[in-house]
Amino acid sequence: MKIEEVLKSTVPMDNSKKIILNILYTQSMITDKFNEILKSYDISGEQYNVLRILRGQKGNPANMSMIQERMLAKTSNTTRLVDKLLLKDFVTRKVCPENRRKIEVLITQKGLDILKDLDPKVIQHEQFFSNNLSSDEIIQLNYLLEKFRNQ
Amino acid sequence: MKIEEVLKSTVPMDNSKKIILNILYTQSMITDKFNEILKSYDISGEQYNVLRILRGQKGNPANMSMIQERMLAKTSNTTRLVDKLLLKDFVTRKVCPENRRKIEVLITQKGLDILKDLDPKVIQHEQFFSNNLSSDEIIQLNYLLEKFRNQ
DNA sequence: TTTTTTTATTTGTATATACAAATGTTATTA
DNA sequence: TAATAACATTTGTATATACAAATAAAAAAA
Repeated sequence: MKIEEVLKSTVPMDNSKKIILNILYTQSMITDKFNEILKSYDISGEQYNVLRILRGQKGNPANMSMIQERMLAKTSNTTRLVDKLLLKDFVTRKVCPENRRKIEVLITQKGLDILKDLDPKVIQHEQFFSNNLSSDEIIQLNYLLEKFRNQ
Repeated sequence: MKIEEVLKSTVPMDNSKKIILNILYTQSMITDKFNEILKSYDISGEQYNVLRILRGQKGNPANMSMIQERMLAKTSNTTRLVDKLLLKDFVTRKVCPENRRKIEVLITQKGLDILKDLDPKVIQHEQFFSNNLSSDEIIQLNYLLEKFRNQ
């Protein structure tokens, strides 16, 4: 659906405005679909994100600011996010012995297991929308989004 | 910044995944910047959205489901959003005389005034990122986002 | 006309998010 | 060394969001 139909807009719209609305609406479609996948696993998108970051550490502990920095949307509350993961035994948390201000967060085997379970579904989700585009268009879309942001 | 730098990702990433992350990250940049503008007006992005929809009604009342339907992200709580606007005298609300299940929501002069104040800033915001693209690229980006979604 | 179904909105509750202030630790400087 | 500043994280609070259940009115069916 074109964005004008989505918003039931009657008046013609500036193309700059259309880009903004297209990005916002596309994001909400992507997120809704992804949350649908996560639902049966009882974790939120942000929690999944943290787990993915921790797996990426390949055994090295991550601290709070490192996790925060690697997240897409700056959540401002990594503590409570990690709290939730801790309750489900997806991560461990301990004070860093060298610098007791820092916290070392590690993913557990249970956390790795749930990610492994999710992996094929996540890949399928990532490719779902891209299937509508040719490989040239995919490259072009990435290029334009990055150029759009650069300022 | 390329999305890999944003996420400090070391491993190469599939282009489909890149699109998803690019859209999510771009949306969060757009929203952050827009919230910055709204901050001094003491309304949230969603509240602004409702006001814009009401102005688009050109004097005709809107009911709750109509507002909900026209919003980008399905908020599931138009009632409380309208509550907030009511407290600030940006809207009026009354029961529809023909069908007492329905609610008639109208924007007030005060609501119209704040929108008018915001209008130039909103336009500036909409064009801010697009300035990085040529007019052909702007058209192309809209086209690709709509094609990407279509499925 | 009573009962049932559908429609429109509101409310309850749990969780998420934003932002500022507070806490505890380490580093710097007077 | 004591005081101050910087750093890393946590906590408090207000608001936002998601989802289900509740309410209330109107329409349809028995």
